[in-house]
Amino acid sequence: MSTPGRGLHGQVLDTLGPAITAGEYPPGSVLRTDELAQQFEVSRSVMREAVRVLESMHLVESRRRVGVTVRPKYEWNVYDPQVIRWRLAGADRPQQLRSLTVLRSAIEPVAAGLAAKYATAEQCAALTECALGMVAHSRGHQLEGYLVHDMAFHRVILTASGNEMFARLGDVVAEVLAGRTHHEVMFEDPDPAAVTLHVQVAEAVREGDAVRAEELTREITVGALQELDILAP
Amino acid sequence: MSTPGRGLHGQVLDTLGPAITAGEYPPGSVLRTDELAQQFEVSRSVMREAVRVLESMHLVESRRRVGVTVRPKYEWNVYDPQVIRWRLAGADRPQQLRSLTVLRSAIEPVAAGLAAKYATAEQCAALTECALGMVAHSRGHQLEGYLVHDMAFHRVILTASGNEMFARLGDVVAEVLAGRTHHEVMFEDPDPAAVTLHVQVAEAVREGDAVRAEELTREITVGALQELDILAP
DNA sequence: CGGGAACAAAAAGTCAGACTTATTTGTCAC
DNA sequence: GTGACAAATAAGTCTGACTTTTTGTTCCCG
Repeated sequence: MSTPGRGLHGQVLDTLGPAITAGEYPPGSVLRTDELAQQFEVSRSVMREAVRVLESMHLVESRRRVGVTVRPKYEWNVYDPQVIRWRLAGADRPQQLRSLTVLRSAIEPVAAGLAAKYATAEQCAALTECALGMVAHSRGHQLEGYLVHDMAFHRVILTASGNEMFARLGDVVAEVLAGRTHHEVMFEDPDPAAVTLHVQVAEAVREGDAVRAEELTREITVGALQELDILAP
Repeated sequence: MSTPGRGLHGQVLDTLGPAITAGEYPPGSVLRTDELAQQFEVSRSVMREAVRVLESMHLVESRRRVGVTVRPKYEWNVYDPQVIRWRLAGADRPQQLRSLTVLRSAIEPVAAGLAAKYATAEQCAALTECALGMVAHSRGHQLEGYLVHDMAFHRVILTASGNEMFARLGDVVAEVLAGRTHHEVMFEDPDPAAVTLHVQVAEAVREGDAVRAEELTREITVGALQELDILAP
């Protein structure tokens, strides 16, 4: 996935990024560029480029005479796909999964409502196809096939909303869905009710019924929240 | 604002970043590192660091033998605060403002609902104080004072939601609000109805009424959408 | 005429070393 | 104690030489 080994500095980031996001270096920790360069056995120029990237993610701050200090978590660029991947791959995974699912519950219903208004004929067709694919793979342990169509479904919704910010969450949602299938406890077969909801959302979007599309999608996301025991008591 | 002049590479980014996000270099354009270094009169190492940052924002892609190619907009990390600032400062401002306002309309109501459940006593107090400050500055051309309390209000709501992803949107929302006051056509005094809504949201949060807090905040964001003529016909 | 292998060129990538500059810390005199 | 001055430190910058990957071309053979 993503882009492994795009240069030495990228390989350094593959180690240093996860280490930082996992809290291995607590906030306020001070790193020295030269020392890191020695540890990773790369030249200072390569390490400097890596530090610049971490700096642009607000994971660290580089200051003269003091070094590279790790920033507190609340300053991180938590929407950076790379940061999200690092956190999902490490000890922070549960919290990351929860906050992303809450984010989904806010975004996706609104996106579905907008999709009902602005989706093109092609997008409606793609959506229906995805929903049918989900139905076709909803029984008999075809989890992988189901997942592919589920990811595609949500990606189309987010794209069809016409909002660039929503569209860019397609990868994130896909990663959450994939995580649920691969890492978390996944029931034998998907919940039939959820499958039906997806089909109905596709219908609502096709018919341009924004209110219904939003409401149905909200039911889907509520289901996702319940899976993680994030309830509304 | 932000951090101007954090090194030579930062100064380069201050020019190159806005130029790219403004579409000055169309997608697919190819830049050469050495050429850029000459243009900006910096060493290759500095320019390489700048390119690395742009690459981490998915604004460009650097490949051997071909150069640094500008990526299409739909691949940009549009949640990167730096990218948002660049776009807000350039020709993309209107579209950026619209997409951010739609994003707000999805996020803030949910955040307010969560805030009603999880806000601490201190946060409730801060919220009330902000709302009162808005009331106090709502008449007689005290736009700056009003803005300060408005920004603080929304920041507290997002933080009090307890969701790290929501909290990180505080800066973005603040920038949208500030932009509305400073750049866009701002009415003489704020809409009294909007002021009242903020006071009521503070009440609802204080009383732990999640449904009411969410609904009232939705009214606020609908107002923001209407200001930009983003309607629901 | 077509396809593939060898070759050449181009641009990013890497490294090493010398030098500069800002910032902190410590010291000393007042 | 306070202020200024000096030393130490780590990031920042520049330069030049070298390596590696990718692309495009050329040329030979089927």
